[in-house]
Amino acid sequence: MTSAASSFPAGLKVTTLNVNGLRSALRKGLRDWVTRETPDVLLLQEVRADPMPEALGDLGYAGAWFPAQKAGYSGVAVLSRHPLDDVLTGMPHKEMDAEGRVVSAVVQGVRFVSVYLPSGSSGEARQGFKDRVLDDYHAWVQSMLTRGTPVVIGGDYNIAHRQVDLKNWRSNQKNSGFLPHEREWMTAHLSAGLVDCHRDCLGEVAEYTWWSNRGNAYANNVGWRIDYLLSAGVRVRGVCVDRGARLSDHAPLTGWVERS
Amino acid sequence: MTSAASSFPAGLKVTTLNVNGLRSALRKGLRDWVTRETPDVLLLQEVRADPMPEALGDLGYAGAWFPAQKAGYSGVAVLSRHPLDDVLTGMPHKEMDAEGRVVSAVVQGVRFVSVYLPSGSSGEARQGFKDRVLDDYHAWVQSMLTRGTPVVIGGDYNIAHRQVDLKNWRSNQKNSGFLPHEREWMTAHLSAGLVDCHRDCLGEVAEYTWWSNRGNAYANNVGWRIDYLLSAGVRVRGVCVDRGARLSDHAPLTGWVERS
DNA sequence: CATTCTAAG
DNA sequence: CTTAAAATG
Repeated sequence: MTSAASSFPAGLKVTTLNVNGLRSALRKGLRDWVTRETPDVLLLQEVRADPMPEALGDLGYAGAWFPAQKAGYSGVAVLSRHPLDDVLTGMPHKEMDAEGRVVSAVVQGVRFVSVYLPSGSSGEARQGFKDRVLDDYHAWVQSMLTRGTPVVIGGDYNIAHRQVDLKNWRSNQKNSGFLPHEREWMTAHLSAGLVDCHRDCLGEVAEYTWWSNRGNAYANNVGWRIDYLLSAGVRVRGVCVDRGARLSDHAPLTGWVERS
Repeated sequence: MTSAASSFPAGLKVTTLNVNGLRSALRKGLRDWVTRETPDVLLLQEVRADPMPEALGDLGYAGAWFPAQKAGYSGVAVLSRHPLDDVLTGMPHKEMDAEGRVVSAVVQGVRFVSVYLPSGSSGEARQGFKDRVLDDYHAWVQSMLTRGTPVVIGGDYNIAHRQVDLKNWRSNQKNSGFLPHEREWMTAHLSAGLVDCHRDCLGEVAEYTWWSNRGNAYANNVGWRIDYLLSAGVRVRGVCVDRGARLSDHAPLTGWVERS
């Protein structure tokens, strides 16, 4: 008896990962990881390189790449082992798109979005940019959801939603990434009809997706859950954070998208 | 029978080395090399760091450092296991000194000069600067020689003097570092009373002190002799190029300064 | 603290 | 090709 289309884990395996430099992640073993895990769809953020179709091309991945205008900065991609349709580069939004922060494509009837929301940690100007972007991004996602195509968003939101989502919530209440208005925005964002798949699968567990490079954050598991798989119109099951991968300062976040 | 003060190799052991970043050379084993070779005087070029008295301080070296104004660029030093007197930072010459290219000090009655003459290989502007500097530097050395103190100059001149001093002299006749007027300048420079100690000791041998990082220059020994020990008023013997050291793209050049 | 880019060689 | 710094996270 083979596993039926409706039974877990059948469906599309999707991974989101902030690579913090695709070349760096390749040096650290991304190809081996992909060979072993073989996600159907790979949503990458902080590619920090021009399109590199050769990076995983021989492993069967084609992709939609959206680099920033500025070399070596930001950049996102959707890679897939199945055909990509209806590629959308950008939101569109002038500033977001200059920084290569959103790209999406339809794979087997599901729109996969790779998004890298700005960090506000380098100062007031970037926090202001982040805040402005959040509203426009939310509106754009909302409008996308009204179209009826199932959506899976994978990306680095640079926001931890709840206290359980970062080790030191108390001392970070005034730091970018856990500001009250950012957390409220996240709540509102999900209210538009998006499921936080990690929370949905695992509940209120202290599991992180990013650890600072400074100090011994990783060793001490002083992390933040700022990377998300979000879904609308389709269920994502078996969500799992590969904490041991060490392909960048973020962990890959994987789930199985139920075939519709 | 012990070796008398007048017999080789008695005297001060001096090494000149373009470190191409002192921190880099330390990573590549400079401390071990110095511990093994224990030169009395160490003339460094392209230090590319602010003074680092701690680098070799515990091995007994005190130093005179002359960094460039621009961080991470150029910079020279005279380090010594014996007391340094009469330290001279700069030539003086406004542009040369802004780039930290000459420093000297007297050790046991001999003035040791560490010099890093400009490279002209990055373009017309820098070749022009190099050409202007050569004349002023030569005049400065000449005036120093008239004072009577024995002088040993160690440094990267960025000039190969004769055909034997680089692997591909024919194809480099129009390249900076082997231009006819640079070679003529070198001849005139030596005519002021300086001995090219390597030539003096070893004759017309094809031995190089620098290999480009590009291609397989080192493996194929496609090199240039552009680092010199020059002496006036004192004999330097036992000159030797440590081709195997691999502390930078230059080899250390060592000799013994006869005690006067 | 780690990445990529730049300037310089 | 390599270094160090700068910008960015």
